Amino acid sequence: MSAKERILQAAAVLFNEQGTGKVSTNHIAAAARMSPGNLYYHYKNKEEIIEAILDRMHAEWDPVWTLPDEPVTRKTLHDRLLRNFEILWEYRFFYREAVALLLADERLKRKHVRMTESRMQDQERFAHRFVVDGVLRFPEGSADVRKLITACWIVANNWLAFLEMNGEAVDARSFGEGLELIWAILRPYLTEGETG
Amino acid sequence: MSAKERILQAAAVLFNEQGTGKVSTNHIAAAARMSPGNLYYHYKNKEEIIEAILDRMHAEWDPVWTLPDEPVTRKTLHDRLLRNFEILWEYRFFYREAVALLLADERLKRKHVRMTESRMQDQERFAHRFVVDGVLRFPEGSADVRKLITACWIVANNWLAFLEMNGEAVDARSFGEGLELIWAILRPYLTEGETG
DNA sequence: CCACTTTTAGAGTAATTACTCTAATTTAAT
DNA sequence: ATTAAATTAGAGTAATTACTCTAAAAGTGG
Repeated sequence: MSAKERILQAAAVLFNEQGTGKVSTNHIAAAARMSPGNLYYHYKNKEEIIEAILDRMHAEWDPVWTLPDEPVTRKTLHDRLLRNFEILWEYRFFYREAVALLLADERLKRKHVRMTESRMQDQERFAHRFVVDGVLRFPEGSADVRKLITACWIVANNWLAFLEMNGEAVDARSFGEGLELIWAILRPYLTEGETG
Repeated sequence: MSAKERILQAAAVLFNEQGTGKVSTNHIAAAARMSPGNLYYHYKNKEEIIEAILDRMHAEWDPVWTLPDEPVTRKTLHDRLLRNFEILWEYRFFYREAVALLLADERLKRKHVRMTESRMQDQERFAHRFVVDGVLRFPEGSADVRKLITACWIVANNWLAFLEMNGEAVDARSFGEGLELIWAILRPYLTEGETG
């Protein structure tokens, strides 16, 4: 594994465990088994490390919200949401402290805003596809679709933090429970043809 | 205003503006126009200051989720949720970084878990009351009520952070928009008698 | 006015932090 | 093998941090 790689890996693990505030570049260097000098040779500061980690997170996200060729089903949504939770867990430090991190780094903030916008668009396309393929049905001209998507987005992004905050252990089962929250929101709009 | 008071006030403002990580006790003392020594005379460390601020937040919350004597209506829920958003905004630094803060302070975490539990119970009583008073109707034996409440809780607690993260200005109108997200989730369960 | 307690200022400190610098070592190319 | 470039170690630093200490000032009760 390359040095750059080791840095990102070590940093992500430490950030997830302790939060970005408690983890110094010296800690990261130690965990990646290299000197601070070397760490700074590869990344010019802590912000740059965080940005690089965020880039990876978004790279992992890309395939999650691209539309498949074949028709979508409930299972499609289920699988994508599950994968979504896995990624959120892998990089959980980020959404835990997102506002503070973005507040401290204007450049990161602009990047994140761009990424979120395009991801919301993907999701709207996704939702539309579910209507076309007969999985979801919304009342005529309902202005709520966007709101429902936003609500689902917020729930999905903060479910794991919610568990952590309330001292609950997080494991594979937790992802399923998060999914059920999304289903609970969408239940009234599911067509009756299929099951769970 | 007492010294203790000034400290909490100044700290909350700075925390909201810059995040807890960027704000040192020396900054807080300066903002409260006193010496660091004096600050430490009143609070033995930074954690204690955060805890004291959190105590206030929860004190402000108490009346929001107590049941009124008269029958509840949609307006009741509307008003309570609005007040809820006001409080969340006043202490927005906390939910922004909650997981990290609670990770770093076990004592604070236990306190927060207790507070959340009792608040969730309040809200379930609230929901039940809305059914009794004919504002909401859930399908027979639906296991989803708890999930819907959890979803609403997560949306309510993270809506303002969502706005901040995405670079949107936050003002009185934002609270209304957050409310609409909650309504969008609950819409299918609203009885048809009343409007708005 | 006096004794006492509470509150305050402000200088000081040990630890930590992000980051720099220099020099050594490894790698790659010819 | 020689050279140049990329990578690394590790000592060092200036700034900041949370927090302590001492002593002065400001109440307070009798």
